Amino acid sequence: MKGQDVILGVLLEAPMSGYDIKHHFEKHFPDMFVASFGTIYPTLNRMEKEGLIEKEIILQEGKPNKNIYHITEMGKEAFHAYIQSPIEPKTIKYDFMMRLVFGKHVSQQQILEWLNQELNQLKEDLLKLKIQQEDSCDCYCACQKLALRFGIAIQQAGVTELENIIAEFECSSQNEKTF
Amino acid sequence: MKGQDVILGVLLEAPMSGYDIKHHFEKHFPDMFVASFGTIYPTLNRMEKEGLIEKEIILQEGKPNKNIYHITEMGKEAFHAYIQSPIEPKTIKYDFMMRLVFGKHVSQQQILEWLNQELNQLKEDLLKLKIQQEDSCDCYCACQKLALRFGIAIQQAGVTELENIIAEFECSSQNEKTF
DNA sequence: GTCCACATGTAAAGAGTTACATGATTAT
DNA sequence: ATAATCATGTAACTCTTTACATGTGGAC
Repeated sequence: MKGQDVILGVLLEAPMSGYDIKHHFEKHFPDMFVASFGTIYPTLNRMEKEGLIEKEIILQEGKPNKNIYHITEMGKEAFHAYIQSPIEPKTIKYDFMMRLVFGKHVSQQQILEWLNQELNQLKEDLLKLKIQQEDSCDCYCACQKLALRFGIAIQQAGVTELENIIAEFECSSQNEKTF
Repeated sequence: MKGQDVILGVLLEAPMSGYDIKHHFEKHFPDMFVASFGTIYPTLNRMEKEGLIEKEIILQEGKPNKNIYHITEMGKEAFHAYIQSPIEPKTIKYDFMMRLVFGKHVSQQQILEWLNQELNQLKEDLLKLKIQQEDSCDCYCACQKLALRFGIAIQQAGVTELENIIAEFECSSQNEKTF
């Protein structure tokens, strides 16, 4: 799953500019894929040269012009090649977990701070997903609702477990100093 | 969190070769960080040039020689700079979830296949973590056990939710064809 | 008066992957 | 015979990030 595949997937829904695409990513699947403008714009230009998409320039006043991209037949074929290829294993880079692995090199204070920080982050993300779920009544297909539900279940489990861990941690560090 | 940081973290435990380091990664934190030999060897060479680690060549018969790397004082400082820097947000690339988002473009058959595939993968990973947890009595510090426990909770939630989703999916596709 | 939203793009650098090359030993 | 384990390394490539450049209009 590369930038190109996801871009084709969203252009299949509606023609869009690079700017729109980034906001679409952030709104609809912030947890599955991230891309910066530095990735999106060059990718769009390459895809246009290759004939996967077509540019339509919208002249605007007071704002820069917009390049609206439409998917072509070739683009649709490229998307179907992706969607029918074997699923790629997920890759995670989870600095918080790595810190726990190396936890013996820092103070208990530091670890507690990390735990609370991560808990806040997880709670925030969970809230966003739940809001998305409530707003999604009609515009999402059944499959997208499944994805959301799956994501929420995982996130919720993370929050619950972290809360337990923090409670125990605070308890044990009051009694014995050698956690 | 780059390759260098994790390498320094494991060399802090014990001197090791590039080959050992990769196996250490795979055994102890397969879900948090992945690195290929193509990353590890060039990184080790660069780190040696920079004085973060020192090479000790072990001559072997019947096998290629081993380069055992030891962490230096400079390396320890570099590690502490990492461990005290702000935690980086986790990044995920989760093709399976993306496929669900684009699910309307494929058959129900295909989706069910994806769901079952992912369930098997999650179950397998969960089993590995549980085995690791049982084997970990002494060699892991309290923090590492927390990391493991946290990972297991998340993984377990994924398995449970996917099982529910699959059960519902099979039910609904028997009755109405328009999932 | 300062920051954010709109809108696109380039250049340089960083990080990592895949595939190749080498070669002995051990297990099936 | 054939594959896996041990062990290191390079080269080419891909992907992505960060930082810069440009410029208007509206909100606080």
